[in-house]
Parts: sequence; C-alpha cells; structure tokens
Amino acid sequence: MLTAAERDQLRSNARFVHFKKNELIYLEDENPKDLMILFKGKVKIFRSGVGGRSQIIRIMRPIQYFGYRAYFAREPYVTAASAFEACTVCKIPMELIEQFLRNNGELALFFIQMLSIDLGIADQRVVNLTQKHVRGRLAESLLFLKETYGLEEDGATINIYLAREDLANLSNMTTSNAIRTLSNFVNERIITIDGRKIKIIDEERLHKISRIG
Amino acid sequence: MLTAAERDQLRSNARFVHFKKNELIYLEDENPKDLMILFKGKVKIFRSGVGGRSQIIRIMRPIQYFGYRAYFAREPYVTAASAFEACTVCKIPMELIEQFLRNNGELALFFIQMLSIDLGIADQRVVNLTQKHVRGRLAESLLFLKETYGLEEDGATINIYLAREDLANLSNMTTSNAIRTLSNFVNERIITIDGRKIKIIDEERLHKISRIG
DNA sequence: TTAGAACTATGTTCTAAAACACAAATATAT
DNA sequence: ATATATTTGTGTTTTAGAACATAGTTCTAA
Repeated sequence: MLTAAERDQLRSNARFVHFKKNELIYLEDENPKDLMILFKGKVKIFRSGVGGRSQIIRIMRPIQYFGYRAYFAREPYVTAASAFEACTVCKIPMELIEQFLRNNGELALFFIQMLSIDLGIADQRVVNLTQKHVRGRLAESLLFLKETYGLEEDGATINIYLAREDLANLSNMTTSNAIRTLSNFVNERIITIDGRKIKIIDEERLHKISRIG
Repeated sequence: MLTAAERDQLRSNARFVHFKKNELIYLEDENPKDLMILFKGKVKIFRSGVGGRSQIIRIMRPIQYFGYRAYFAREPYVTAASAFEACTVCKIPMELIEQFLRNNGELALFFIQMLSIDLGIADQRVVNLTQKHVRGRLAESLLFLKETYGLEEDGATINIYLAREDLANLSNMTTSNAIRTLSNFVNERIITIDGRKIKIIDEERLHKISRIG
C-alpha cells in the first residue's frame, strides 16, 4: 500500500517495544503519539468508569492496529491499554502516518474502514451490554473471545488465559456473577472449565443464549 | 476543501430530500448508498435490541454528516435513522465521496476525524450507559441534549421537543423510569417541566448527578 | 369535534443482579 | 519451600429498576 520511499521512512521511524504480562501500554488522559501495531500477544483496551470500575472496550490480536483514534480526534486517550500476556508492539509516530495519509488515498481508506468497522461494533455493543441479561452477555463474550483468539489444538478450548475478573469486565458484570454464570454453564453442559481454560461443548446453545439475551 | 471541478460534480449529484416528523430516513439492514448532510431539523440514529427495545445511539443537528459509516465498513446499516421533526437532508452518492477521498487527503482526514470523534464518544457511552444509575444517565442525557440543540431564548429551556419515550431510549431506561426520575428532578428543583419542554434550573446539580452516576 | 390512540403520571409488585461475607484454592514473590 | 496475596467459589441479603396496572391527559385523524 505504501511507496518504496514511504516504506523506507517507515522503517527508520518504527520502534519495537516489548511489554510484560499486565504491563500498561498507554494510559487514560495521556497524549497519543504513536500508531501501535500488535505483532505478538494479546491486548485489552479498557476504561475506568463509576467508582473506578473497569470496562473492557476492545481486545486486540496480532496483527491489529490501535492507539490511533485519539490522535485523529485530536484529544487525549479516553481509554487505557494493557497486555493480557507478553507482547511485542511496533510503534510508529502518528505525525508520519498522517503525512502519508494526506497523499495516499488507499492508506486513508484503510484507516477509514478500520474506524468505521470499530464504530459499528461499538454501536452494537452499547445495545448488547445494556439490554442483554447476564447469561446473554457472558455467552456473547465467550463467543467473541473464540472469534478473536481462536481455539487450541483440541478444537474446543478458547485460546486465551483470562481471569474471571477480566471476563466480568468484558461482559459488564461483577466478578461473582461471571463466576456463578460460568458455573451454571458448566452444569448445563454448555462449557467445561479447568482453571482459566474454557472449553466450548455446545456452541449452538451459546449462540442461542446470546441471541435471546 | 474541494477543487472547483469536484464542487461541480458534487452539485450535479446532490439531491435534497425532505422528511416529515417521525419519518424514517434509512432502515436497519438496508444498503448504504448516500452520504447524508442534515441541513435542517433533528435526527435520531437508533437501533433495536432485545425484544425490539430501541436504543438511541446518536442524535444529529444541522449541519452534520451521517449515514456514511456503514458504506465505509462495507456492510449494511446496523442502525436506523428517523426525523425528530421535519428535516431537510442533502444526499450525495458515497461512490462519489469515496472517489474524491482517494485523491484528497484533506477530505480523507475530515472523515477520519469525524469517525475518530464518534468512536471516542461511543467508547465512553458504553461505560456511562452500563455503569451509571438511572439518575446519572438521565442527568447526562439532559446535559447532552442541551449541548447538542442548545437553549431557547429564555436561556434555560432545552431546544428540543422530545417524548418521554425518546428520552428513555436515549438514557437506556424504561419510559416509566424516565417520567419518574424527571418528576424527582422537578421536586428537587433541578429542572421544571411544562409538557415536553424542559427547563434547566440548576445545571451544576445535573453535572454533579451525572458525574457521580 | 369528537372518538380513539398515544402519551404522561403514579402506585405496587417482582426479580435480576449487585453487594456482602467468608472459605477454599491458586498464584506469586521472597 | 513457604508465606502472603490474589483469585475462585458459594451462600445470603439487599436493592435498583423492570414489569405491571390503572387513570388522567393530550394529540391526531376521520
């Protein structure tokens, strides 16, 4: 998508940064400087709300772009990002990206499309998180994690190692409710759990629970 | 922002359309074709969720652009739009916009910035709507309506004529709860109501209620 | 201009989910 | 390896807000 000259410039300005598990990548209210490209690992984008209660807004997988929205909106970050697990991130100064973009319609459309997709997801998420009940929201999150990170070799275990608290923050519920509802799903033979490993037994049921709310 | 040639093309492809009060402008699942520019009137962008319950996602005032997100995401609309009151909308084929955009970095950045701002608002809205209590959500909506549509000549009455149901759908609550909470605000001398006209008496209190949730 | 539909208001009941409490099991750091 | 912190699991209590019921009021269309 870039010209040879652009690629050269990119290479000399890109920096690779490693983050340890649970390390913060950027903070709320900070000033956005770089486009971040997740090369390895898993990242959560979250925001703390009433009484510091945290809500996971987006989760990233390799290779996805993040951290650029606030820069384009000309405002500080309204979210924070941290590493679910050890990560490798490539940082590129947003000034450079913006400069490329002014002369490269394809690149501009690429960003427009990413933003448009994310905005559509956010619009739907507002309704899902506010209107669905706890079971529906948790079922949706499990399916969402499966879509995002895929399954392990057994073709059933969701390929992410998440604390119940994170699962709760993703699904807009308390940790107790995540734990309790997860147990219910186990009793109903929809999933099995082994510590933090979650295996999906009856995906169709999950879809149904998510759909009816 | 456009060249003379672009402006000519724009003029010959733009269509002005009028919508009556409560008329639908576009529907969920429809295919996006046009960029819409609201010239006159007020528009709600909404989505129906569990059991057909509607949630207002965004509200538009003149002169704002809408209807383009789904086209850029290459997907059907996930929301619908309707007129709060009689509206004049200018429609421009998205194909034309996209063509302009490929050669016009400024225009591309304009769309990128709009999308980025809206995505930031959506991210914050998710947290506000899920974590704040009814009073906080309603207070926030009232302030939001004031910011968007401004005040009448008296410098206190919010310049929009909204049904309680719309206020509820904006604030993620039942109509009864919107009515009840509005009454409470009146008793606490935070607002006064005269039918659908809402006058803000104590804006500071509203801010505080919105902030604490 | 009047009938009926839609909206507003308020009281009452019911329930999902938060809050709280505590024990058991795991992680993690020293 | 062992102490300490964190996470997980369950039972109990409390509560915000939905659901329901009903009546008065205001639109709106024939």
